[in-house]
Amino acid sequence: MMLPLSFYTQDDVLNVAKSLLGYKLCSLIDGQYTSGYIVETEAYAGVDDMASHAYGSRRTTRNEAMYAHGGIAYVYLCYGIHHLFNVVTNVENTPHAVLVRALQPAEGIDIQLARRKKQKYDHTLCAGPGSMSQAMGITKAYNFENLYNGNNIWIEQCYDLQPFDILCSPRVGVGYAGIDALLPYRYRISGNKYCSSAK
DNA sequence: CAAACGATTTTCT
DNA sequence: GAAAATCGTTTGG
Repeated sequence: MMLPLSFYTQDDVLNVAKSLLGYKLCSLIDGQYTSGYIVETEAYAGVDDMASHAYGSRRTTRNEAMYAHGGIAYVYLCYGIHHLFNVVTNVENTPHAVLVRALQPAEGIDIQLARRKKQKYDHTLCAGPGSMSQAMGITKAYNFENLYNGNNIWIEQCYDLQPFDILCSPRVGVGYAGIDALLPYRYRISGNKYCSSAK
């Protein structure tokens, strides 16, 4: 079933990031249904996290969605090329978010291949936040998208995957974040080959 | 208004 | 392993 608002508004963003592993991210975009199991996430813990866009209460047009209440999407363009999909958590004006970094493709794989302009299905189809968004059809047009009562993007609680261990490690690409770059806020399903490559 | 940069990916050597 | 691709956002003059 689709995750309810109460899941997203819970207080601990680290717990949300861990809980999302194994759940199914679904999109119905341009009339095309695709989905995949979430196998890798990163938590961004608001105003005290130097790696977060909201560090020091920084509030701009780009990161405005982080300040909304939990349960909506924060999508922004990175390196001019990649659309990165985040799940906003916690309550209004507490800018916590979870970056979805990789999926194990589930349904609509032919559609995902076409969006990625790939010929063959392999473990890289949804490995990495940019690739994952592209395969699911997610762009920054879906910034502020409602996820708990949404028509285009939503997440379903499910137990389709075998029981798994969670691997914690430092986040990717946040070397500028000083001491906070060392925080183990990246979570992966142990041994899952669909995860993005580590740095 | 100009300049620098980034929560990345792909390709080339 | 190194570097290019590529552009909206942010910052500084």
